Amino acid sequence: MPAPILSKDEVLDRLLNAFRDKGYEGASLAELSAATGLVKSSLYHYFPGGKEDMAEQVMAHLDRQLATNLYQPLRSAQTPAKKLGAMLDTIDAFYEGGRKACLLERLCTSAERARFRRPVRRAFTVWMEAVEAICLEAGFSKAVARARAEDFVVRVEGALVVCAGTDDYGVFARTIKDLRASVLAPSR
Amino acid sequence: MPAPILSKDEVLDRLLNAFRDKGYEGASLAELSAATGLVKSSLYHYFPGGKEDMAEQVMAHLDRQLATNLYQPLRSAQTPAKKLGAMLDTIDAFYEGGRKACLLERLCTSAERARFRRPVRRAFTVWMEAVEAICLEAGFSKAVARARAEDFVVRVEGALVVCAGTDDYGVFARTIKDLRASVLAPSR
DNA sequence: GTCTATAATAGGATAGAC
DNA sequence: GTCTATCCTATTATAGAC
Repeated sequence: MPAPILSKDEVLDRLLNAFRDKGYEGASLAELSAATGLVKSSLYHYFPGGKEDMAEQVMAHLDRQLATNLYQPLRSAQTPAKKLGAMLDTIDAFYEGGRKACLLERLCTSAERARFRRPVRRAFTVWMEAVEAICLEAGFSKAVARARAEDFVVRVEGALVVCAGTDDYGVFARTIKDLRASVLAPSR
Repeated sequence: MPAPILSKDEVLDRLLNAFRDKGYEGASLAELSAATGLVKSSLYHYFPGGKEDMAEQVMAHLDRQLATNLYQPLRSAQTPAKKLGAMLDTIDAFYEGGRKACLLERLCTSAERARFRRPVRRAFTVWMEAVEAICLEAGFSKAVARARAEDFVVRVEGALVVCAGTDDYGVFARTIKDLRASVLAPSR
């Protein structure tokens, strides 16, 4: 019984990266194997349900990461503005300034999207609720907070698509910069 | 020599639809065959270069459609506000209120994105330039017009992703409604 | 827990009849 | 221009040794 080369979390990190780079259908088992350094049958040891199982577990892994790195810091006693700034910093780093894709987008735009509908919808909802909470804390009405949170996520996802489509990563930088200034700005 | 069942344009329309629904990798030749009613080898008559050829020709087909249905009307002597409204109407109809995906997004987020980089980038650029032109006509500076055009496309693409991820097509409706009101609104 | 080997299938593509 | 038939390879998945 050889000892594991990588921890399960490390394997999940690498799979997450591969799915973000290639997309769900685009990432073949051969590529997932190369990404992890494990041959196919070793992957089936961790993921008996095959590729679908991998994507589901990667999605759950991402949820845990976001809970720790993105959402947990928001429970602090910081000002809404600081929390928003921290979230945008984390997002900018996570997407590497628009160079890395979003797993949620990869899964919900795949031909197999039906299989991932629930976890993806839940992740989007949690994200929007976190932004909404910041807006509420800043004193906006429920309706305004909800609208700004939705627009926040829409713009981040859109910027990632337009970056990929134009090879202009300035789009992401400008979007993040604008969000930094506008999300908590007074209503007009 | 049997007569063609469908015109080339009809074939391209159906392939466009299939690629929008399934994505580039997700649309197998079997599905493209079913979508057009042509068996694989008949598709190869129209598209000797196979699936890649299909996507390229579909992209060119879309360019022509957009030139006629989206961009041509903007050359009229209408007010900027009317032109913007017309563009948003066309976009809302084309994406069916967020229910149908964007071919540009499908191609630029595919694992084969490198193959489609130029036409996709060009299509995004043309789109942004059209919005920019409306903003310039409305009296905004070059910098503001450029920024608003970029944000316009970012938000449309983002809304499509978030709709797909949340099954909430209200996201698209709200985004279009907000763009209708905000794109030509005075700077704050 | 990792590997080699192999099976089974689906995907993309081609040849040639009509 | 459309079809049937076929080919080749990649992809997913499994069996079983160590």
